Amino acid sequence: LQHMRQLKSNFSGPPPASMAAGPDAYLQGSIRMTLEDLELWKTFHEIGTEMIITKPGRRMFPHCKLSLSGLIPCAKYILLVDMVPEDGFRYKWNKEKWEVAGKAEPQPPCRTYLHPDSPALGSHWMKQSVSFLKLKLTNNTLDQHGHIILHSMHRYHPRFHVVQADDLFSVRWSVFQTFTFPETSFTAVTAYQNTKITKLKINHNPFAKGFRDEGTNKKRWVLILLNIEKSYMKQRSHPLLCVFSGFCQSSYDGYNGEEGRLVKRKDEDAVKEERYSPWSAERQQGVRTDSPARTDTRDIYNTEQLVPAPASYQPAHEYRKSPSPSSSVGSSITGSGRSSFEPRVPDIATVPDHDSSKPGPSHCGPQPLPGPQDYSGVLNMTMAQAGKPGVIGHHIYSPYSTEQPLGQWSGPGPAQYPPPHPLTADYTSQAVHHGYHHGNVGEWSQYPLFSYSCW
DNA sequence: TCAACTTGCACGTTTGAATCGG
DNA sequence: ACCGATTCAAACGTGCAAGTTG
Repeated sequence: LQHMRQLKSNFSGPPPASMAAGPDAYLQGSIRMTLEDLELWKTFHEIGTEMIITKPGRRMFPHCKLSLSGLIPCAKYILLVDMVPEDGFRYKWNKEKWEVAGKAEPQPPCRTYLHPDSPALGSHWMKQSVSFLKLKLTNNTLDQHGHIILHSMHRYHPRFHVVQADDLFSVRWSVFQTFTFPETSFTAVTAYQNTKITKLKINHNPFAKGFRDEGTNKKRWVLILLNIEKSYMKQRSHPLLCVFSGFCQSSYDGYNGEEGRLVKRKDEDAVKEERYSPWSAERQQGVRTDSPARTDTRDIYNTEQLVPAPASYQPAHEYRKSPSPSSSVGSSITGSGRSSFEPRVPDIATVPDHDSSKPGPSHCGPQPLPGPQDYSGVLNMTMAQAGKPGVIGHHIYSPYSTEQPLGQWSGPGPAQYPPPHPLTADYTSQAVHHGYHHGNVGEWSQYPLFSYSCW
């Protein structure tokens, strides 16, 4: 509150669009972002979160839900999320563990999902948690719906961007800050590999309630009974109940009822016992695989330069000195472990179901701010009009030519991550946060907002 | 041959229109 | 005519399992 008052005192009304461009438009680093449902995320993360990707697009579960503070109540912000590869590897599920299965495939078109409420006042973002429920993941590289395109069997984590901007057109000149949460990293899959993840999803996702052990699923009952019969024929010496619960556990995660509950507990115990187990192979072997489930995962995040800019692993001060992508990238990402990727075309995801009931007019200033604007059309337009200057679209986020190696991002090699962060023990749900300015208007055309994930 | 992927299905939730009663 | 509560069906979101693909 005190912080908010301080902010308010420094701010006497809605800033003009140009103001947002100023590097000192507001107190840098004051924004706080917190991940909600942290315990749930942690539960998944400890087992090794998997997210289904499908052609038509699949929602995430758990979905990203955040709470924000430290925003200027009367200033407008845009919230964006994108997915960043964890590393340069492809994985496979082998004997209850994730293993490296080779080099990552060339990345699909980079997509950034715009929160449907964007742009909205800081007060709007802060008054309630911000949900990215409708964000969808797809493996369809030709996707026309604006879903975020990922590769199966690759690891990603979402990045959240808070941009102070009156509209999408001023994003480029705006201050924005980026946040990540270690717990939200996941492996994109077309079918669940780890049965523990499946069980967790079923138990926590309301849409999957039909697969829970409610005892109402006739189909399962039939199958369970069939299994009982089969098993009983096989092992006549076994008491029926033992056979029964055994099948429940292995085949259908039990059924409802007393036995089912026993089975469920058993599963939960198994989950606890095997925490981090999906990645244990690499740990045991001492092979660096950049697994987020590793105990030092947080260190990776805590030390990562999350500046969404050309030199994403470059110190921030270097940034301001030389914002030109061509001058900074080459030297910033080096190392023997790097892999090269094909150029990646970035793209802002459209918001097909743009919420028309977006935040209302400002309650802060005397002059009413423009009402909610539907930017989905703009985004669609820009996607179609790629090539026309002055419009957010492919050409802006991918202004790379061959002489601008910016488009080449390399996943850090196994040994490239910085040493463990000293605050590891004090790790909390607070996002790793980095802010920086797009203040250099002169170079804006070479300064893509989301170039970090484009290669 | 097999892992990865696709597709159709059953089951559940969500949502919005239609209906009803006060 | 208006408003709120209820009902209902369609749309949508799930994981599963069988089939397909490379």
